[in-house]
Amino acid sequence: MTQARPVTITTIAHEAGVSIASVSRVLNGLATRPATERKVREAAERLGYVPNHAARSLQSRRTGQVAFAMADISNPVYQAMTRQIQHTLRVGGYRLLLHSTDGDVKDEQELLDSLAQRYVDGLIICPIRITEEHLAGMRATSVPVVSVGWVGDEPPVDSVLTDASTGITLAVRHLFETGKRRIAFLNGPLDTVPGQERLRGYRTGLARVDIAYDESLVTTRDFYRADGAAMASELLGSTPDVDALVCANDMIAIGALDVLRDRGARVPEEIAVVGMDDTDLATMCWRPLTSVSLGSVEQARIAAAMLLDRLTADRTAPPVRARVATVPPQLVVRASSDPAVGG
Amino acid sequence: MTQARPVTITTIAHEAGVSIASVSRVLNGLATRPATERKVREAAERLGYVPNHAARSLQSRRTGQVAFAMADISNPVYQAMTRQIQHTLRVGGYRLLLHSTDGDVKDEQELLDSLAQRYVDGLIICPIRITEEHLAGMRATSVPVVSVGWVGDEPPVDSVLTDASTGITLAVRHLFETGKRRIAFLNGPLDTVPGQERLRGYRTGLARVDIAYDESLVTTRDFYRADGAAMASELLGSTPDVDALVCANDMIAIGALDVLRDRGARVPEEIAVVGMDDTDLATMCWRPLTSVSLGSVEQARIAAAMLLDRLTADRTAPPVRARVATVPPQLVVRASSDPAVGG
DNA sequence: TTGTATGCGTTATCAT
DNA sequence: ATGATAACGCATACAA
Repeated sequence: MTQARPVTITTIAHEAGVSIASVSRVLNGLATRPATERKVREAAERLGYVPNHAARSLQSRRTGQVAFAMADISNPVYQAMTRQIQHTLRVGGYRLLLHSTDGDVKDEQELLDSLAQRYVDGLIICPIRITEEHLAGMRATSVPVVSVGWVGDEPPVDSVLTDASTGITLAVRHLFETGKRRIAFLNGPLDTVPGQERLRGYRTGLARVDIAYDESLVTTRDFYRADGAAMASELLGSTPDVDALVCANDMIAIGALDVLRDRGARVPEEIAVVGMDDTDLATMCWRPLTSVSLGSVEQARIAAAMLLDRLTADRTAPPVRARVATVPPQLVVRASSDPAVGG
Repeated sequence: MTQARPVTITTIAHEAGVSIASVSRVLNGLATRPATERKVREAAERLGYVPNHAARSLQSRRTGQVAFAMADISNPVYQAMTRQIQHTLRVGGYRLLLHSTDGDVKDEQELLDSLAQRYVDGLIICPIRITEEHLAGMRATSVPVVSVGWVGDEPPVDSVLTDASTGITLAVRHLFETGKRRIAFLNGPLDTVPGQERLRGYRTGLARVDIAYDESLVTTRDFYRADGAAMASELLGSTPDVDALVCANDMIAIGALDVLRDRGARVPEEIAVVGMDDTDLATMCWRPLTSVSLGSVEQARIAAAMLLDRLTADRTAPPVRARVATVPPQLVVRASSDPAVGG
């Protein structure tokens, strides 16, 4: 195992008896005399030539890589999105770089800054908290950025949104129609984008069915399963007459179901549960979970496509303003809210 | 938004009135006169300098990136591993590149080959199918590779293993002790590494408790939930006296539980279910799932650490032979196999 | 069509 | 301590 010198186009040129320019041309499919092409290809094959990625990007100013940043890979929503993004990117010949920020603002900020190093050609980000620096950073990025989720009413970058308000409204109306009146809301942190959006959605939903907003029915913690359990316990203790739990995501809902199962509560007769994101979890858990689909996978698909579009866009063409795409929410009814539904 | 010329060390050198060599030295923390250092830092700050990643790797032959390749991100095992790997790598200052191969041999092969482009400094791979070319490719890689899972008795690369046989033996013994005698096995494809390993484990386990191997109790499909459901239906139809299902992973187990729930089977009294991998799913599903933990997260941690070690190893030091680490399996008993256990 | 020469942005090796 | 200069591997404008 001697430390062999890497094979470069110079090696090939030498071997084939041509110039490095010719080698480069052949390898890039430019016009060349058949004889030359043959010689080069043969030498390249024989030597097992592989282009050097760094050298190529230095010259071409492209890396063939795209980063996806989100709060936490262990959340099934992001997993599904990651999967979809990787799939779409692969078609465009891009590799995927994962970046899990743990919802840390500073980390996201650093990420945006580091983009200037150009180790990726573009970024898809699910912002969890938005600060002014954040927005400034997005406006000033050196590479195209696509945001999945709200980043201001005048988005500085392409973004793909969903209408959480409408989504939760669907859920609330559904619960109302099945006779529920004391509909609680288990939310994530209010200083996060999803947290705010979803609270607004909950209020809108209540208003639509003429139920007054009752502060004692709203509780806030983080987006994890344990938080869902804690919030559910708290609510059941403080407000025993709740008859429905709307949860800001499926993880929270699973946590709530944990508690309900422990207590032997009858779901949905006594208390109904609705999750959000409609992840795979919804069909696996104790009671199949009714969930508000925010079309995350579709959002991911669109985001990746938007980015690919930016990446392949003609650099000389006039710049295109930030675009916004929207994915409609959808309510998927299962047993946790409707006894008539099977699995 | 004019297409500004990027700020390079040349720009800084010019601005600070020093040579590019001095700039580079300051930026890399080498000895410099305080006055020079100050001038350079000031200029760099003012101009918003950011080093160019491609140029840096071209020169340094390092990318600061590591790839993780596995069959499918939507499998919770790989999610947990991904999370752990990213975590460990971050400490070493490396970024994570994800590569989901869908279990395709050709794709994995291409990946190994493409490593020669040096777009990453190393690779962690969970091989699903092993071919001769595969092994050859691993032996000949241009960058360090760590395998999570078996890659031959004379592993060509560092690898971290677990003892699936012992793991499944634990499960079988446990089932035997709770009175089960007709213990079926729901496996993944036999031409995969995990599929083979786990079948062997099942047979070993049976032998340990003196139960004869019965072919009609073994079924094989793929590793997904739908396959688990299909296999469970099949078994219940063909061999109604089964009283336990050992599943080759948690996804299969979930699928099996789907069927049992639909049929109103009493789990575990009538029929017990044991999964494998002990993923988060095990605590979420219909009946909390007893599962054989193969220590995947720990495996991932070790793999990442091993790789970091290779990456930071002294290149001039004598080469170290392939190392093998082993993580012990563990049985986590839950309600799906033991009525005495709560959640 | 082909070869020569230059640049991409860094780091590293020399002198000075 | 600092500056000129040569790599690193590839692509390309230009000359031949």
